[in-house]
Amino acid sequence: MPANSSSPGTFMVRKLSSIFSLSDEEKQALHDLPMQVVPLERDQDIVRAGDQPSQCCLVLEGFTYVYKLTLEGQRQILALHVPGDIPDLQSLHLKVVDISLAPIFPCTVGFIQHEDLRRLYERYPRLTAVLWRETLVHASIHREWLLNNGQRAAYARLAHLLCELLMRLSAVGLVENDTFHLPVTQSELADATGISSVHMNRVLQALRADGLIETQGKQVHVLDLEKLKQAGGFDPLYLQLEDGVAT
Amino acid sequence: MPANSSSPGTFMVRKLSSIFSLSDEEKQALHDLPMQVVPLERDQDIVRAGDQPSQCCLVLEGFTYVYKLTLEGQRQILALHVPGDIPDLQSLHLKVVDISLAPIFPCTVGFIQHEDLRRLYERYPRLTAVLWRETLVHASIHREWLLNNGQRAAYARLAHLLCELLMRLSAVGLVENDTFHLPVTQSELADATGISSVHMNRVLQALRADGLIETQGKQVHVLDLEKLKQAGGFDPLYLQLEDGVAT
DNA sequence: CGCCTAGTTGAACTTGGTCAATCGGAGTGG
DNA sequence: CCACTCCGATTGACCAAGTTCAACTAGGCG
Repeated sequence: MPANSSSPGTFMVRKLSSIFSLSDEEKQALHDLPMQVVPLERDQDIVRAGDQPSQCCLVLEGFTYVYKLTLEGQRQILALHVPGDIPDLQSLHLKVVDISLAPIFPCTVGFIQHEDLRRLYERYPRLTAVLWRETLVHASIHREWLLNNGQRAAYARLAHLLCELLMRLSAVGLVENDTFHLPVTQSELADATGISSVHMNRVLQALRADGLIETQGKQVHVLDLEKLKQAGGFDPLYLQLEDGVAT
Repeated sequence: MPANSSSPGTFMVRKLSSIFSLSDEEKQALHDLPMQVVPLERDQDIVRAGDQPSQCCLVLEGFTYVYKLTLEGQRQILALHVPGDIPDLQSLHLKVVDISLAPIFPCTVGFIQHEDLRRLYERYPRLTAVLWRETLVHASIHREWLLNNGQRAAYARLAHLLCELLMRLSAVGLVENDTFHLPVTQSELADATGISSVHMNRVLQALRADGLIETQGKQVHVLDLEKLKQAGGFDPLYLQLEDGVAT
């Protein structure tokens, strides 16, 4: 690992290099990307639908999510992002973004200029594939969510979502003893799974009653991962993780 | 348009160049891609979940769709593809595909070797962005489907899906007088929108009764596009079409 | 202490699912 | 040409998961 392993880009490099072996030079180039580190406020969209951004957002600490609204104002959360993710990398090639991106407070992100990214992969062509791949994995997660939200009952949907978060947070080293920090509201979980917040509350209680999870404040402790996977019909293939756990 | 405008790749070139102005040389390179043209049989998957393909599939005539199954065997259709689409372009960078790809009979596709695609965009770097962009647009459609299937009632879901198909088929010149050919079963429409086939039948009848559409065999005739868009809360931004209609 | 947000609970209600039977049209073999 | 078969479309009756509305509780913070 390069010398500056505590630079803002650490999670990103860790994540990208875990699935595509990079040379030290390429890793260093990623670390050296100019980045504007910004701690975000509550209720402040990072990107708004209709924007034409000239930069991308890298999650450094905490979570972000992308969402869309129907004309009637119902919110669907389309994806959650963990440290190391670049939620709006697609804006590099799609002029107008059609989604909104918001942080889950507290959250710190790094803004990277599109032109710096383009310079990066023109100089290191293999990094094109790495970044492209990053967008493809997010598309793969979208597909799994379509299956999850379209074909599974509410209980299974939540179980599946929790399995996914456990795996993705493990991959960047943010899980200990099957426990992770998840500072989202029940209403956000509901909008991610396409159920009402009242029902989300009941489903959470059911998962607790069945001994699959335990929550303390915003900590989620998975008590029985095997049962949780089974309940959600979870198969991690779609996450395209190589080994699954960061060192 | 290059001389061989009736080559198998015509729809693809038409589609890709409509959103990213290409030089004649780049268009010609796309036309010249080696391709194995295959008319498909009924009930024959093109790609199966778990495969590690060394080629991509370009839709030439008809439709294809990707789907996933839950462990209980329920099918969710994740995307529909029209001529010019490359449904499994992601396999270029994701080793194991996690989805299955199937044709809607009758259907003809062209298989393009991954190495030929790589050679193409190494020689014409701007085409990297074009292909990357293609995968990003599909991801954008996935997001809209998540919103559609998660937040809208069945009637609106179907209206939205029909609007999308009308726009995408228009973009490749396959719509005349607001009429297009859609050789899918009601059961497939149901699995795409996450409702039961019985209910899909009723929703279709409702759309017909309300005078929004008319069907004759597998032809769909949109009678009132404005009302259909309104019913589905349809906003075409996510399709990232430049002008929307092919010449 | 009071406010505000998120979480929790109960009860009535609705959308859409399930089951089961029937219809209809296209292809097939006699 | 006709009977047979098969698959998809259609219909009706009943059922259940999840929504909606409304009230109430609990925790964090100025």
